[in-house]
Amino acid sequence: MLVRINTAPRMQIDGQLAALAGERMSCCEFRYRRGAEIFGEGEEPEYVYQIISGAVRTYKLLPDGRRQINAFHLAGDMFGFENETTHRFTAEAIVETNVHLMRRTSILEAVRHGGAGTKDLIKFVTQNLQHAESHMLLLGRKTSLERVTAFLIEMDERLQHPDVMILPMNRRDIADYLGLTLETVSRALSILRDEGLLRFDGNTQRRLELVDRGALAKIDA
Amino acid sequence: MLVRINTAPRMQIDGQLAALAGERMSCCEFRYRRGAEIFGEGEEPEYVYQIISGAVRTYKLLPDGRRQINAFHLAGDMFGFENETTHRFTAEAIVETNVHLMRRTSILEAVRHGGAGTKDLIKFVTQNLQHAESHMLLLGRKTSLERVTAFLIEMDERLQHPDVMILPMNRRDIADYLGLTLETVSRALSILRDEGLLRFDGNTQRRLELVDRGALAKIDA
DNA sequence: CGCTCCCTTGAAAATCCTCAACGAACGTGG
DNA sequence: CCACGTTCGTTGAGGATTTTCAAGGGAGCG
Repeated sequence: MLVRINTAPRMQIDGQLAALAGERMSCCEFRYRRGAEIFGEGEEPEYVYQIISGAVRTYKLLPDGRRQINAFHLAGDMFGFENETTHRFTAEAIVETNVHLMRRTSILEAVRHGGAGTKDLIKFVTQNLQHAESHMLLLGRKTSLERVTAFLIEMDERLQHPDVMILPMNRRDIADYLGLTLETVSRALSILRDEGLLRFDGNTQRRLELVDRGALAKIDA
Repeated sequence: MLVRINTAPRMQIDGQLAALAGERMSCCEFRYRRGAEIFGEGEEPEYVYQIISGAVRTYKLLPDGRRQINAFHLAGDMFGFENETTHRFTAEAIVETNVHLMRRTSILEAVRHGGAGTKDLIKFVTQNLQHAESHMLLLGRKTSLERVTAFLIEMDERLQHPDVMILPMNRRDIADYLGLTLETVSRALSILRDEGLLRFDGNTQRRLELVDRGALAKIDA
């Protein structure tokens, strides 16, 4: 499942990781195929990851298979840091994904010695917490239309307002992120399309164009 | 709203705060009346709090008044730390509450100088994140009965499995924590009572006894 | 004794989910 | 390059869960 494609460190987007490790990190590049598990809930954390290209979902499962996706991670994002001895969720590549990885112990070492990356680490965990807090508001109190709209706005911002937004995840992933079923997600998108707030680009449903960002923002509440 | 009751630091339960501030903290004790706001969303964070006695809810609001409670904080708990320049949610005393407070800047100072409390701070934020992640699973994917059961189990554990659990919060608070309405919470509690998994103690509905913790744990999924 | 807040319960309504069918896109292998 | 199976997305109908609306009773407090 795990294919090493290049052992030489690439320096273009590893600023955050480098800072965390106090510039003395061991850094490799790996590729995961579409659908491949990067680490599983309960496993011992060995690496911290930064996405070079692709997309990753992290999720928790209930015993009967119900799934809640905590977050989507896109190019440039870090994920997988654990303070504890086990991973609290599972991470999978949504599409073919290339990541930088570094040993978790290097980071812990850096923190123990008061490394320069300590503040960045706190900031990283705090940002995750901040995202989780607003997602709790969405999951606990927003309607299906508001949730889907909020998702579109979040993706639009993270992809820096592209003309055409290309979603790496399917409807089921979106549903499990928003606490809905895939049918409800599909219906909400159809409503937004029928009302002229977005357009599907071409004959594929993963490429969409936000026509009226102002109206979308108003729906998001 | 804010009444200073004692300016002398109390040392019994401030271990965590003390560690964070590298033992050189300025620490006061304050009392908040039932319902009093401790800080508001968007305000500039000045203090970090630790509860001596009482209970606190932290929540976010949507423009139309829908409320999502992120967490309940009980005696011994810390809350209110912010890495950013504004509070991300509002904190209110659920009942009359006594807190220790210390200046946020002392903690940031300690971290900047590689203080001994840095690791504790990361741990603190990580624990909050961990709670938020499992709460997202609850809000996104659990039924009303599972949510109420999970709430009871969480409170039972945090109160260290008392014979009679005394809840400081009302049904609306529980509902806003679980992403439900107060009626649904009430109905779920009635079901659990009718099935003999819990008992209401006396003629008040805030005191309840978990009769069959095993059965409750099974419902929680 | 009043009032207010809190909780429960019932009935009706709304939202969302489940089940089902269908068509399109994609990927694989010939 | 095409055929075929698989995955993916949409839409409809019916059903289940939760919410909304409403009423009533009990506890606490001035």
